[in-house]
Amino acid sequence: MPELSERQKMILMLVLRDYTESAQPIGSQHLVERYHLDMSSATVRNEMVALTEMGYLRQPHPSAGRVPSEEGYRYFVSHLMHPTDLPEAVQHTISHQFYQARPEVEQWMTLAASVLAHQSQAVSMVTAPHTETARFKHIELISTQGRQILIVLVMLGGEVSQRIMTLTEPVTQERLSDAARRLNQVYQGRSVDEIGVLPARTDALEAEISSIVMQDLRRASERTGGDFYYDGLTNVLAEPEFKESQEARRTLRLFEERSTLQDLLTRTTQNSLVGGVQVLIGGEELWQDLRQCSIVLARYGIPGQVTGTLGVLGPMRMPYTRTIPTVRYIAGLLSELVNDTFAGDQTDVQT
Amino acid sequence: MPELSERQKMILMLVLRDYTESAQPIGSQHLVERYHLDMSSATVRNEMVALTEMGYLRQPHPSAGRVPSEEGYRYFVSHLMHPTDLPEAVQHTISHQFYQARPEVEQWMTLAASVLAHQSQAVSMVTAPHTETARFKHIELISTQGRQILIVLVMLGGEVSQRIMTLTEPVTQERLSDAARRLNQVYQGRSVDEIGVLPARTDALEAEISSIVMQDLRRASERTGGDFYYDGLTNVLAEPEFKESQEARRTLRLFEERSTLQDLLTRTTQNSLVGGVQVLIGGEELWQDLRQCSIVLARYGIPGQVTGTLGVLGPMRMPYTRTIPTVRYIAGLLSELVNDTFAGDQTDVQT
DNA sequence: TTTAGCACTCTCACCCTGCGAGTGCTAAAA
DNA sequence: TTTTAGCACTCGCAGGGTGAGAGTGCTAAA
Repeated sequence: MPELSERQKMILMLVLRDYTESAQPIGSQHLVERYHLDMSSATVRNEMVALTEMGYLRQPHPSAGRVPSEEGYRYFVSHLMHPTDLPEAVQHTISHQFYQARPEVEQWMTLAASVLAHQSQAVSMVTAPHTETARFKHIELISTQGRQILIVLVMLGGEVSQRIMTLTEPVTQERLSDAARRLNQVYQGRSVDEIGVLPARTDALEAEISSIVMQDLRRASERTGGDFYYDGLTNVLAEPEFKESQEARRTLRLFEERSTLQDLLTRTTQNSLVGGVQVLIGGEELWQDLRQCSIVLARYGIPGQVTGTLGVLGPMRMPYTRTIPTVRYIAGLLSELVNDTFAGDQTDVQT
Repeated sequence: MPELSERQKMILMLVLRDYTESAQPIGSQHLVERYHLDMSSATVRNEMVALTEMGYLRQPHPSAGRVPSEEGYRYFVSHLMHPTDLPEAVQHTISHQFYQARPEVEQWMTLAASVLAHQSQAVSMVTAPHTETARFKHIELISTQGRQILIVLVMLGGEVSQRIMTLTEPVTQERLSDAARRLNQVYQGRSVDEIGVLPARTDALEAEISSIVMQDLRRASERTGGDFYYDGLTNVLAEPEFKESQEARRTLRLFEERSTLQDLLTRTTQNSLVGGVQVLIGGEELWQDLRQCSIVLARYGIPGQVTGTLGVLGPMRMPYTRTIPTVRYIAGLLSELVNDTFAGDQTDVQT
């Protein structure tokens, strides 16, 4: 990668800054006037030519101003931006909202999505915390009607899965409670793999339920994070790059399908540390539908045990200097909450 | 309301039909040619003048063709459209999808939303079934860490609420199980009101939990329907009336806020029968944000006990002849599912 | 190496115009 | 009395031309 002179860095930063505000191509004269630069527009032009040749700037058409390229944004994020903290006032506003929310995971997720969307003026995405390898904590079997029973499975870490199941023949609630009691005893604290090596249940009912339990545990371990929350779709629709409804629909579809998005979240965060913030610019040539967008992601929770992901999707032209600290801060808050709630768990599990 | 001649009705229907297809104002000559009408365009024009004066048609500007007015749509839906069933082939496709879905309420809801959106090419909305007056079925108390406990409350009908609670002092799992057992015995099958008249719990822990239980029961009884599912936002964004992103954003915001939408669903369906389909055209002067849209709604479930709502939101110019049977059919399917799952409940509750 | 000057390019907003579609009215025909 | 043919009129819209504005690249001088 070619080295940039200090002056080139400055010009690149100014173009970035102005373009994130105005969404208009930036001209040389404009920069000189606005920032009272100590040089003429011609000099700036020459530097711009250099930056364009190096791939950090683009010209939408041969006589317009310059626009940052994807590479330009990447250079900015990784070399020019110094990490800052969110202003204290904002931190307080946010943390205050969290501490007065009802203490339910679902509430936190909704709130996180809402706050993040509002602060970043973009689409926020949050996945609920989930345990990396799900472990059995408690099962509850409830008869609803004849052959239908409700299975509530609570996992270590507090995840709950509930499902309805149709048995081959009706059973009484007593019979169910009995089965539940036995399963609770035997499966206590175990993971799918550990349950797999136990001798199979001899009782038909218990065997049937046991297979459901294993299925649910497996599913809970696999998925990126149980539920997926998002907010702020309208924010990003307001941006000028989405005034062509074609582009807007492509992005919206991502949120309707979710599979692409889930995949993206899993893949980019699976190796990342809790606390670090990742920035994906322009879909990184990988996700065609995100060519116009950038994503700022962070992982939260207790590494290796209970983690989740949160992030922001917005136009490539987003105020990274603001968005990145915001994502980092909220990730920190969620980590704290997860810690407070689940930290005790692993002590009773350690085998 | 003025009477329409048979010929006027026919012309109104033809305008409706063509406009739902083309989204273009319909001219008199166009109609005569396309449907080989046994009259001249001048005659059609005269009738159109009459229909315009009665308020069933509008002219977007003085020399364009005619467009149906809100009143026009209402007349069509209530007088001109004969109720039809969904083609058998479509019915099979749909029911097949339901019967091979996993037997979980959440799966059904997601599926219903997806099928409905796909069939109607509009936005679908589904609320999960919920009991009209929530009743206690079972409580489970699980200690996670020191003073934090997880409360899982199962209600009759299968609704589950889970929340985390911080106690004033740590307690053991045995103590919790003990409390849960007693509460299960005393509260079995009771509603909030019935619990309210029981003597208060003397034990501090039980009292604390009891108040949470009542809170949850109350909340479950109040809200329209627990979870709210939707799908197909991109469908409606594709319609020409939303190519102006302004209009599109207004509609999108409805789905982000949800409160307006919840309100709308509650208000319009609270007095309606299960099985009936309601049609709201142009927001009925009440909901400004829906001026351009129509909503087709139906209730499903077991009247007076476990019900939910589902519907479709689309441009006013929607194919009602197709949408209404679709909504009716899927509502029927969901009713069946609810019946199969929960029908047994009331028998053990009857006081 | 920087700067001033200049010719050139490209977009965009604006206006004008002609075409096509559709109407309303009137007078004649059924 | 109802229907129809004919005609003048209105309006939106697409297409083309134009001029202003912004910005560039190049060259020659500082």
